[in-house]
Amino acid sequence: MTDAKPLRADARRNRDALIAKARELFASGCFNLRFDDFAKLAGVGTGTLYRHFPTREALAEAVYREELTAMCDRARELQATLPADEALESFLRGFVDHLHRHEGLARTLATLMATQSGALAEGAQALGQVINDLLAAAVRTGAIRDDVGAGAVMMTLHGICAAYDHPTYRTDADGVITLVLAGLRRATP
Amino acid sequence: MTDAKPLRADARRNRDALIAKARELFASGCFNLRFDDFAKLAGVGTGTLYRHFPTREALAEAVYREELTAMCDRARELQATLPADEALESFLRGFVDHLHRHEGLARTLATLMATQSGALAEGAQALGQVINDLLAAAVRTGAIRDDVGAGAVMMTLHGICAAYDHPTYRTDADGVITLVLAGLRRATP
DNA sequence: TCAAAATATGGAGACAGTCTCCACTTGTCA
DNA sequence: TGACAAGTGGAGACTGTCTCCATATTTTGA
Repeated sequence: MTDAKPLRADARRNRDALIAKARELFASGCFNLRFDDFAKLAGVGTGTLYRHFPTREALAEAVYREELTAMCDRARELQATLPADEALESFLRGFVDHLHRHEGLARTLATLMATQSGALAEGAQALGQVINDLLAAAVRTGAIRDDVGAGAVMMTLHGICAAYDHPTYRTDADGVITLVLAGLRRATP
Repeated sequence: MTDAKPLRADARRNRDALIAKARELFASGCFNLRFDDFAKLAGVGTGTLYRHFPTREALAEAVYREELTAMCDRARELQATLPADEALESFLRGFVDHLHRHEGLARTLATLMATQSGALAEGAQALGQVINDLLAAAVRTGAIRDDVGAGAVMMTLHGICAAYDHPTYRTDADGVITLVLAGLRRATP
């Protein structure tokens, strides 16, 4: 899982250049560039690009790895400082908010979640883990029901990510979170 | 929208052959066939295939058009015979059940919903319409909240469709529907 | 019934991306 | 500083998509 061999200096430089250029392009909404052209733009050869990132997804994951990590950290922080149900709500609302501002992240997450092929979905798994934890904590306090798993919540988030370019994105995404939260809330008997 | 010109006899024959073969392949889980090879399999030339179906999505939509129509009819039937909230629940549960048995449909719907480019998404729009109607009826009877639109529900369904090949698909999808229904239910004040 | 007009066919080949391969360059280590 | 390991880049093979048009089939209407 963790990088076994430290990269040679020049290799590291190239890798960083690739990620930097990709981040820049993603941020400007440019996602469908020819892979070979992208290599040229980043100032490296095609072979080098492919050696570092065998697929588009691998590149996207590298670009958003940090961002995703930050998101997971935030979840853990919320969990440590708020009551379980508030932490959950706060995280989900913040998630949508963040996605709304970062189309590239939404697009990437949609792809990563769809890719069930283990290795590449590492980032998505990390996200799944923190949601799992948030839910488990809220179940423990009795704030939410225990008969619906994190998988279901992830599925709704997948739907949210996949719709990143719909015109009514924000409203609908907020609606989904509202439904999920209200649906999770334990019905007072 | 509706077919303006009646196809010539041979053209109709070819079109039908293409749809029939595609349906057969989809049913056997074969989705990523080379488009040219597919033409050969159906016994027509590449040009003919492209004339009838300019894209994979166009073909997929044609294949599932009937199935989607049947689904919409079912919704209207439920709406005519059951109380609004039961109709909604019944439709959504049935939707997941159907998807679970027809991976091809799930895959197609996921694509169609993602494609926001008008024309191709016709099938998805029809689905959106019936859900809209089901929700509106339930809102009118006061059974469900009125501050979350059909777009949000569609988003969750998109998530369900997109995850058609996850190992825990069925459980999670059922969970999503549970959340959506419970979330929609008007909280008794 | 048949010729002309309209419509449709098919598959060769142009084209656009992807990805590999390996002779060469650069970095590291003793 | 030399030798070995690690990394590079880009030409070109490869794969799938899609167009084009000479040819074939169907329809029309006289």
